[in-house]
Amino acid sequence: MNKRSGIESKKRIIDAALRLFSEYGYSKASMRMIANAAGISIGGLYLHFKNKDELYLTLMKSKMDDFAGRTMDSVKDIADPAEAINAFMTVTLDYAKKHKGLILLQGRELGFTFGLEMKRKFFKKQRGIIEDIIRCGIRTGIFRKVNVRETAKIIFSVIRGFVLSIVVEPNALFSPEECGSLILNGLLKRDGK
Amino acid sequence: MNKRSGIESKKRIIDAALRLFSEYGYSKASMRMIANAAGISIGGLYLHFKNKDELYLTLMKSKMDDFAGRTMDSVKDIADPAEAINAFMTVTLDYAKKHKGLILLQGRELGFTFGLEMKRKFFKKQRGIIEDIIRCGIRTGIFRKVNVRETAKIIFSVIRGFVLSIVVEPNALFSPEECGSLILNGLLKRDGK
Amino acid sequence: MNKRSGIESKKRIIDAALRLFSEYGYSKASMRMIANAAGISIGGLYLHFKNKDELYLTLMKSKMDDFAGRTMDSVKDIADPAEAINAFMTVTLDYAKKHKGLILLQGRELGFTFGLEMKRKFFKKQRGIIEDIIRCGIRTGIFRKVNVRETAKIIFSVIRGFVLSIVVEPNALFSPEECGSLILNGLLKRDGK
Amino acid sequence: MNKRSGIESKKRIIDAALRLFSEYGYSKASMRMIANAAGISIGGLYLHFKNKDELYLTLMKSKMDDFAGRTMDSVKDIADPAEAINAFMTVTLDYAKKHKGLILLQGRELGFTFGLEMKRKFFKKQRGIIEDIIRCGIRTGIFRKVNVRETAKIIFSVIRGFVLSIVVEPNALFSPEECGSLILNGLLKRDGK
DNA sequence: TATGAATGAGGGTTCATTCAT
DNA sequence: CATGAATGAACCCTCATTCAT
Repeated sequence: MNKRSGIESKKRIIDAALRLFSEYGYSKASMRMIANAAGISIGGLYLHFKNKDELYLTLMKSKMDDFAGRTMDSVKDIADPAEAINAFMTVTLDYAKKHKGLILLQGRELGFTFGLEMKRKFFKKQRGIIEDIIRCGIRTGIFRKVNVRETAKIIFSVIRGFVLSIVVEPNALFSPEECGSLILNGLLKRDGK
Repeated sequence: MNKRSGIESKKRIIDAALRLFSEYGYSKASMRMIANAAGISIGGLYLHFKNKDELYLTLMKSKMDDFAGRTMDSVKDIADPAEAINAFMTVTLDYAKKHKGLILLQGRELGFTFGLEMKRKFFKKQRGIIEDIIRCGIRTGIFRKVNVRETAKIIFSVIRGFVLSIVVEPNALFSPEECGSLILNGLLKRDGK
Repeated sequence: MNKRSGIESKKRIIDAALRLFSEYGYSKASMRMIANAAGISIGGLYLHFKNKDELYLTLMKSKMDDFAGRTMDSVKDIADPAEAINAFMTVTLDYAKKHKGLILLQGRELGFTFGLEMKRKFFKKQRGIIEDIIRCGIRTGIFRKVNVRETAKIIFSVIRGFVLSIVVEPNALFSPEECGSLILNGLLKRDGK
Repeated sequence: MNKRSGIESKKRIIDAALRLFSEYGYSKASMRMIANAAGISIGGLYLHFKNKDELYLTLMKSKMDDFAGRTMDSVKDIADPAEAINAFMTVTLDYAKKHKGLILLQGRELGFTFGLEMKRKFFKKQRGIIEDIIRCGIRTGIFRKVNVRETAKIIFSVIRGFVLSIVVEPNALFSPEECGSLILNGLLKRDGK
């Protein structure tokens, strides 16, 4: 087999693994099931990934890289910071909806020590994007003079909650717009509003 | 053995199970490990719980009941809705911090079909508390005239994100007060502020 | 409790054990099941029988003694040896039909080494009854001059086959009379018949 | 491993299983014991048989097919029906003697519901062979005009008794010839004999 | 005498991983 | 590169038996 098909094999395995991991959980999705779903032999699995952990890690890394790329792209050309925040939220939530399995898996294996560092780096990077937007918003006088780091954490956490809600309570969801509006306007009544 | 020690045994098992489930996940925490941690024999475990599923379910139910009671208590005597929202958040986050294991476990087994209904009921109930507070806030003219159900979902989701952040990124946390303030005031700059 | 109820307990246990052993087999009928069926505690079981083997042995012994007594009674007053053979067969088959469970159990645990001697003694004794009848038949000129021991073995074996058929193929049974007739008359055609 | 050794493995397992099942009974012969006796790993057992039941069933089926073939072969070329009956008995008893384990096992698991149908079919088929012989005997005027079905059942049952005797009381056996003679001639004295 | 909670060895079965082909 | 039979540790759970009450 040539290199092309090797890469395709790997992709097929990753797709199958994501599907099965998120449906059954890491432990209950067996290497045999993954191999079958990927249309490859068990031995073949081990030619591409040295063990189950590594398969999981590679899978997470590849999906997180893909996701990070999309969010980055989505905000880089937007000048208005309020709009940028909204765009970040929208792309994140859309991705979460389209890839519930990934979110589920990510939640399911929270306790994993072996992918922890990678995940934290990812979160930090995403939060960094939000920080940049907020800083810009404050500089241009559109946002209140809040603590940038703290506020970014909060917004990221809000998004995290939304994403989690997508897989936990898909029947009790709310509109991202309304969410963004709450974040931007707050709950308290203002004069003349 | 008398009844007292029987109940104590059960409690010890639940504590051990919570600890191990949340550290290793449902699958990787074996009944043997739990038995050892609880200072009981394997057979003894099965005197109290007919199988692993039931142990998990009982554990979740008991902790969720306990938690629901506390949040309920914390808000029932507070008249000011803004204060009540803050109280709800504070007690939730405090509980989450003190019982990270429970949160972790709850996240880890997202994909579980058994126990799902129980969890959804719990979420609904908690969200109901927030709805009541918002309704009160609108009635008394303190909150803007928002959609109650939607807003409750959003706030609950914000809290969910916060709670999740506690176990995912304990080093990147923010203050509940600042979070509450953002929810109440929003991010946008207002006249005279 | 007085002695009377002690004996009744023991009887209840034996009945329950026979029922469960023959339904599920020795291994799959647990001491707990037997205790429950007998309306006694597990500990109580061990007051009457020092372990599972002994319960089985006592059970078999008591049933075999009962059975041996009945066959003995049934033939002792019959003068005609052909009739006596028939009576022996009839009482044996009736007992087998009424106590299929016992037969089943007896068959199921063929391989037991621990009750073997008892069972062999029982078989020998029953065969002895048949031998006596045959000897009488030859002496009185009613039977052909066959080898007594051999013929008794054969007849006993024929009965054994019939008894086994009762539990193995209850739907493919035949009449004891026809069986007796074959034994007495043979299959080959004779002159003038 | 090549296909050859795969089949050999399976055969070794079946032999070991037969040996252990008949010595200890289905329940007490553990998969571990069978694996050891077959010189294979526990996991290996499950490559050939998906569970213990299936191992038992396959074992019974294969042995019964083998046995049925032999009896069929033994009678098909014998013209004289009396001789054919004797041949059927002889081959059956020889097989039983050589494969006591199989008979023992077959007896031991009488109560099994799984496999019951298979066994009944086997018995029916064997009985059918005897029926054919009797019919032939009557047609050619060698046998008395007996009820074919009934008589076949009886003869089969006689053989069943003999076979059982082989494993229950190997020390109290009788000659098949004498048994056949009894069946053919009967016990009662006739004129001029 | 009677109870039943407690024990722990052992049951059937699964599965990540290896390696001869 | 690819296969899949083979391994054996570890899984969940059962059960005969004991013993403090």
